[in-house]
Amino acid sequence: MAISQHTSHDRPGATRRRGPALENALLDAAWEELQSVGYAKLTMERVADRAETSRAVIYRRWASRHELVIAAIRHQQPAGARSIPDTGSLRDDVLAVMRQALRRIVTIGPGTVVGLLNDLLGDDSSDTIIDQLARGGGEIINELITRAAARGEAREHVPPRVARLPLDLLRHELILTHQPPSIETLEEIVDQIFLPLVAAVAPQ
Amino acid sequence: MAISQHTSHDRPGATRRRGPALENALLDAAWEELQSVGYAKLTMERVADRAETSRAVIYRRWASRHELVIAAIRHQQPAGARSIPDTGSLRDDVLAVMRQALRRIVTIGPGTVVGLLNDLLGDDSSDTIIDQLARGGGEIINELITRAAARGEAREHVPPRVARLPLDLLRHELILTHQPPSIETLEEIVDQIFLPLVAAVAPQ
DNA sequence: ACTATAAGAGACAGCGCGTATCTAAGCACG
DNA sequence: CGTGCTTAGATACGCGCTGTCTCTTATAGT
Repeated sequence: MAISQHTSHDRPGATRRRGPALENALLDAAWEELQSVGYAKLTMERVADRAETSRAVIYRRWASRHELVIAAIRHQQPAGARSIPDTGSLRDDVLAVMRQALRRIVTIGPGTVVGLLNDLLGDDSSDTIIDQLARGGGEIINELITRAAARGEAREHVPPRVARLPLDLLRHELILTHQPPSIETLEEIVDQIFLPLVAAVAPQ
Repeated sequence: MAISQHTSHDRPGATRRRGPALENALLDAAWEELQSVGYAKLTMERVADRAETSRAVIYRRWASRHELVIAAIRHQQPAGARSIPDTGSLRDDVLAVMRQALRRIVTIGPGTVVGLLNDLLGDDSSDTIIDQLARGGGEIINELITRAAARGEAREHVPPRVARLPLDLLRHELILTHQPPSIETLEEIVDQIFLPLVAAVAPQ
């Protein structure tokens, strides 16, 4: 009498999804899991359930948890859209970049970022997203500095380590607290640390 | 005919260890596991095997993996011995503190430090060791700065964020690379970033 | 309409956790 | 010296998660 084999996952008026449609559903489900329970507690099972399918379907596409998660992040936040601010003031430019990075991290979720960094830097492959989260943005700051230098607002030559400083410190704050730093913290970093280091040397 | 129940763990001339002796053996075993496979791959099973006992014995003493690991670290590196260097030069003092912190981290193992930070900052309790690894040392740097200020080598008032900078950056380097930074890196941090920020202001 | 593809259910083995139960060894105390 | 309390050590259990595999059957392409 052949009772239908699939019961639990049956969506009400279910037609079976395929290809891109299914893939999107999975990536969305993964993203929602990230938002609701975070990277550490995200499991394939939960993602599959949320997408109303089964784990096998996920494994056909991504080999592991972090690959899925990275794909989900990429899916939700397409790569581009890295605007370089130009306010005419180095301080405001740098703050804008930091706020942008911060916003990005907050939407992904600090715990997720830290978890991914911890998982991926540990053993294996370098991934674009990880590189971006871990090191990205230095070039943008460099661009801001050269423009500021042209205005006489900053020194000509700034060591790369100094250029990386704002985002490095932002990241450090984030990793240690698992909380997004406040705007005031960003301003402290810029005013107490970054600007003094790149300021044009006063004529002695 | 009652064959002896315990076989696999039987050490050759085995008397059964108890209390402190057993505890030490467990902590040593945990420490050795940390050294050989690292925090991420350390399991209770492996530790128990290495100590030639069973997991139950571990759980009677520590509730979880990270408690065991923290106890093992504490056991291997007793708390004290935080010497404050005094070389007469702020640069050398700060470098000495950084080298000391670095050495500590290297013996524990960068991966272990990062893993613990990730596990513990995630959810719950603050632990002394974690606090030390995560934030410790700021006061020492402050002490160095006041002495340097007395020599006219540094400004009087340095924001806490600046004082924290050397160890924050050391930590950041470590977390992102899972490798101990080179001495050159430490020097860059001090020469390009820290010293310029605390240097006595040139008379304008 | 036929066929290749892949969705979805589910079972499986593996590993690690944390708990519980049992036997017997070592200690302390009489 | 014997007795009894504590606890080491073996082992089994249930749980949750991973990643693989099998089998049926819906769907898309021709």
